[in-house]
Amino acid sequence: MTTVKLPDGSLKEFDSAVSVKDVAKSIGSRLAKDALWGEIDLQPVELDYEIPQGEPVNLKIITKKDPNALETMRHSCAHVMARAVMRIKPGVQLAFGPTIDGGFYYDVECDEPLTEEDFPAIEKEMAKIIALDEPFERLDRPRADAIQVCKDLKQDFKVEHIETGLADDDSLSFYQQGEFLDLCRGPHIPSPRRIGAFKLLSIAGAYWKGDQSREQLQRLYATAFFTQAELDAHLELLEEAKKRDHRVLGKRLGLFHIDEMVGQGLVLWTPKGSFVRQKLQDFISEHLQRQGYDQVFTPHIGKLDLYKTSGHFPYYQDSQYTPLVDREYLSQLAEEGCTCGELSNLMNEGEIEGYLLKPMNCPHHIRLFASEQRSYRDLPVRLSEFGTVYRWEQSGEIGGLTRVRGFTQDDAHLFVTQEQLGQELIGCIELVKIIFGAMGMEDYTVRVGLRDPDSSKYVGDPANWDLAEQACREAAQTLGKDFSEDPGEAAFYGPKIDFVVKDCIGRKWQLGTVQVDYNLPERFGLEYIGSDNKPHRPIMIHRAPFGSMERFIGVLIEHFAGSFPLWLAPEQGRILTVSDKSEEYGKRVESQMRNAGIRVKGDYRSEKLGAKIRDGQLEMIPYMMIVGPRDAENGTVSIRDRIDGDLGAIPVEEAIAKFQSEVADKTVRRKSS
RNA sequence: GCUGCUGUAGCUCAGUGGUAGAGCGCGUCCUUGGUAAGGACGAGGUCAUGGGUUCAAAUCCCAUCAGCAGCUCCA
Repeated sequence: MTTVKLPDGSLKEFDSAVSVKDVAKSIGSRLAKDALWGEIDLQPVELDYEIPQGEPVNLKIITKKDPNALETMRHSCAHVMARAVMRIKPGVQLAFGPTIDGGFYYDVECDEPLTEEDFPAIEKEMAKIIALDEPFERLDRPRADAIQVCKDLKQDFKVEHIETGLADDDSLSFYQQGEFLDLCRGPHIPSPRRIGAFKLLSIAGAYWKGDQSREQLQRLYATAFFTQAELDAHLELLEEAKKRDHRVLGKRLGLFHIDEMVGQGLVLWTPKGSFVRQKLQDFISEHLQRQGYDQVFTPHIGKLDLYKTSGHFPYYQDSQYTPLVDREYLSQLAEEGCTCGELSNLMNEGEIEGYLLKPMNCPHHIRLFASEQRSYRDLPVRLSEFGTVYRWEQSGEIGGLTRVRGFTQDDAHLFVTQEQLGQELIGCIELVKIIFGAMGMEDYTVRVGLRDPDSSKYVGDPANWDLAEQACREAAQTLGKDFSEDPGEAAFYGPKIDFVVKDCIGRKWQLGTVQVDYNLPERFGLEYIGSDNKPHRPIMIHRAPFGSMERFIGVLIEHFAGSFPLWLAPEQGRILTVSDKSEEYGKRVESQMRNAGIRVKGDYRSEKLGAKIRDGQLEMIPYMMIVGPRDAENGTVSIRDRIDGDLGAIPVEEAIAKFQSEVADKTVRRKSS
């Protein structure tokens, strides 16, 4: 008699010996077909495994749909990969080999570095190992033995990990497959045959335990699926995503240019890109005006004293462009016999005069606030500026529009009373909501950064912090969207709310941010006169709903896959003549539409219509207006939509009205497929 | 910043020690065609930069600059 207990708690009894597959069959033919393996008391077993008779056993039948199935298989595949690498390159040191979104990796250290040229050999070896069909066998060892096992294997990273990372574990598990033995928590698939299709993807450096001061290992990225079809689909998806990359589209659509001669991470906006950026600025400016913001302009540099007061210099000088040192001051130092080394030391200590390219806008805005005496009646003061800032980002970090060295924040600083804080935070969130809403961006996450209760690095009164944190929570709630609360993620000067989106290859980027600041008002000694006729310290809010124009537009290009909504599109429509005979009519329509405020261009080349359409489509022109003799006769344009194709002939006035209403509504249209 | 890969025509790329190629784009001409590529001819390259090895370097070596992937970082 065999008794199994299924995950839902139900018991099933069988008169004779049965296999996992038999149980699956008894539940349903579909399940029997989809079953990959079984799990008895959390231990994976093959489908033909005969279930022990007697006492009831807990059985779970694993199918593809099981959220852990793919992960388990991939992890086993990681073992196979590590084993293959060890066979090919003797003396390999293994580190960690977890699964990740879309695949898995294994960190290794080899005497001679692996390159992508080794991939075919590794994949071939993996196929051989899988064909051997040796099971993954679990071995549990007491702590001391485990360390000795790893020492015998000459796996120093594993030894260190047991001694430090797993210091609290008394017993450790290993998995053995043939000659390959690895410290591993498991679980694994019952047989390597369950590894369907796999592929090595890339290789890159990674620090041991993520610590820059430790050994740098080689990280082998790979992926695996149960079927070749799924793998192919996944790889195709990756290819598709690459085509959406804003760096590729930015070049193809001529939106921006980054020039070697100008400098790394410094964006040159082309006319088309500038247009999009300007439209976005106009859009947000309109809402700023409604919320009672005042627009200001401030210069791109400021005296070092300003940043010494704010605390940014010399503290953050590693991420700033080198200061512009006063010529006179420099020659004075030279006369005193100051060497380059000494100059550098002066800079490190902040004991130097000169100017800094502004790394943020707040100090300038603060000085504007402080330039007048303020009464509580004046508050909140909201100063906004599309302020360009410069930061010396690490060279390896820079790329495209998402991480640059010069960028323009849609910045503003609000000077508020404690009582006003909550309401003003809600106003800031409102702006973010407006932006994401207008773009049809729903796929973003919200993080509320709170202080770490165990740390003393924070400035400001803890009671006020509690109020500010609560205000942030309440503001975030107005989004009507889930948000995470992350203790320890606050800045030292105040709690914050961040908005994060993913790019086309899954990297996360912070866009908008709203931050409360108790520090800078203190450092600059800001005051306003309260109703009690006494001076009070305002609280500052830093906020940038787009984050930076560069990063936002980078993400936006990918979000729209280059197809901007009509109101943002640099070229909204293009007149295509069927033949040279219609050029005159085409130009008439062109000027008519342009006079109506529509951004159109004409394609009057002696090309075939098909070629012109293809070009317009590839340039992602929202609408093409085809004009031929028939249209000239009827005063129409034959309109072609980039999404829905041919819409037929309509009068020019009607086309204009269609454009205008779509622009007014800021309609976001996407391919429905 | 670190590790690895890459840098050839405006773009995408081929060329692996013997003096530079393709497709697209661009220009001219032909073609006058109604919804995703009509045809012909032509122009265009200090092979990223600077050194080195060699009789000879786009090709091999070193450095620098830049790009890509990942790691680390991001007030």
